[in-house]
Amino acid sequence: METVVGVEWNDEGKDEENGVEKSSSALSSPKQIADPVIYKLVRVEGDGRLVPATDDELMEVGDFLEDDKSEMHDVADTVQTLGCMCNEGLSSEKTLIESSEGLLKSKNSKVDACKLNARLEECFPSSTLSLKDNHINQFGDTGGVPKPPDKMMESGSSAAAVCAGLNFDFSKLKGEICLDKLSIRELHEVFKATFGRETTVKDKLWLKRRISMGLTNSCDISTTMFMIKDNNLVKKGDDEGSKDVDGSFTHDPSVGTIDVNCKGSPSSIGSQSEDHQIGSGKKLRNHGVDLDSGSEQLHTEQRTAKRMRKPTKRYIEELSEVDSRDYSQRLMSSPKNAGLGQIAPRSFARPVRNVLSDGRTVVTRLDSLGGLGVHVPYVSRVRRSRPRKNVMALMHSFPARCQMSQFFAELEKDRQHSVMSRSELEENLRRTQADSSGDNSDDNVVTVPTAKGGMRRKHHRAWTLVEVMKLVEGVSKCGAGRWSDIKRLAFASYSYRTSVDLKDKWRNLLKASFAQAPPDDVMNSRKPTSMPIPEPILERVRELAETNARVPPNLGTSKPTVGSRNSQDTMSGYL
DNA sequence: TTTAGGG
DNA sequence: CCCTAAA
Repeated sequence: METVVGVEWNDEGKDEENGVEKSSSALSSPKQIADPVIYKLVRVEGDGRLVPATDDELMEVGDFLEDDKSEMHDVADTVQTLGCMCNEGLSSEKTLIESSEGLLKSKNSKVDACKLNARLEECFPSSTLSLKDNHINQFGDTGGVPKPPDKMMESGSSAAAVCAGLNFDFSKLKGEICLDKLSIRELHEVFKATFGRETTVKDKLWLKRRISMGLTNSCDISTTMFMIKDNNLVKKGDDEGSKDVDGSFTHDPSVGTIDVNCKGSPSSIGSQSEDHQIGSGKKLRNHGVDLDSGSEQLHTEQRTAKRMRKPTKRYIEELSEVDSRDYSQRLMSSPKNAGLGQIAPRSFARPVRNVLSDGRTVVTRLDSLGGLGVHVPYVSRVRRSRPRKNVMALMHSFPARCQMSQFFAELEKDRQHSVMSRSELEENLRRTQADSSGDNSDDNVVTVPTAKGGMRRKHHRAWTLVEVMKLVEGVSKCGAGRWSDIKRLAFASYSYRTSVDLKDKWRNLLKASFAQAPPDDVMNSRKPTSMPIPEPILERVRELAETNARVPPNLGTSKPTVGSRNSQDTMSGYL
């Protein structure tokens, strides 16, 4: 399948790279403001390759999403820098893409998952894939036709991933998440668990892709530790993680090599063609006749690309709010992970006065979305009322937005979703009564009676896998305890997660990770509770817990915790 | 303000 | 999640 994927890369972690002593204060140093976030467009080939997007492609992206018959060109040697937030001229506009491309390119002839696996194995020897070795071999031996992960295997091998039950139970996955065998409904479960919101899309491939990307792409979570292989979520070895420390990011991108398609699936060939089908033929069904034929609400997910449309006021407001938020984000210590979040880099917000045909004048600001300069009306960040639920759909209609892959759009949605949470809720609350239309339904906000009288709002926002992963990674980078740092770094775009929340969640994760996985049977009893954390993640948590315990947050000379995880893996020198 | 722990 | 003590 040809998917244009924006890949974000930033030099977050530069400090580590340079081996510069990073005092705790360094994290919040203004210097970070200059840290760039760069988007590059790449295409994920059906065989898992990442191919840089060509100019043409860039131009086409919009159409791509909009035009069923559009096709991506296969030729490509230029990596486009779509957008560069903050400053240009970043030294290290390294490239995950490039490197990853080189890494994976070789196996283009045969669209064979095995190859890829083998390839990956080469690059991330031993420990890296330790978790998955059997898995890989299995695939390899079966000539690309993976053994269907079913219960049968579960018992025998830890590699077996089991995906059954309507309530997606990650705990049963023994370290891997297999998306292939899931039903649409199950995929919906996973999707929700992953992104924290529902989806109505019924396209399996679409779902799988989304989920996979959501879990692996660096855009949202640095892919330092997890990767999707053949539709399985796997944990990368520590040596990978150490990359941030020694500066060679180069390999990381490989993780971003989301190989959702070359699976994995019952028949590599079949799936392949299947993909193309989607890739060119029905194309996400964006406009197909079947586009939610008679379905309920707008399938926002599927509308990520409509025709260019003048941004609606609501959209503008949304955007403005985001901007303001970013501004106020206090020096934004690190754009990291803010990812596509920073839609409109502060630097580009220059008001411009325009005169409309009808005589009115509006002030617009240059919005550099996707590298394009667009003027959008400038309005106060204050929103009059809660945005419609599907405001996101509108967002996605916006031209520049289409520059980003659906994936980006998706993540963006996720982010947006999060953005308009707390503050907004409070705002609305303050606004008391008023729009009953602004149903609180979509905000998991309920008021709970508090012991001491009043009613208190209780934000119960289930943690999504993505968030958990970000948290884990944050801890690995900053160390447990430095919640505010982690908050800033990894959760800059998640306004509703406070450092305390992170702390609490981590506490829970620890608990979960050390509690031996209950026998499936018991667990199996349809536990409507929170989603189980995938084993790979729990494992990571354990590791971090250990290394953090052994090497208490030592401030001072030695870089606090960063790289502490290397303490264990002697394999580091390997790569 | 941020952390750490208890509720 | 919330609250609070302590730093």
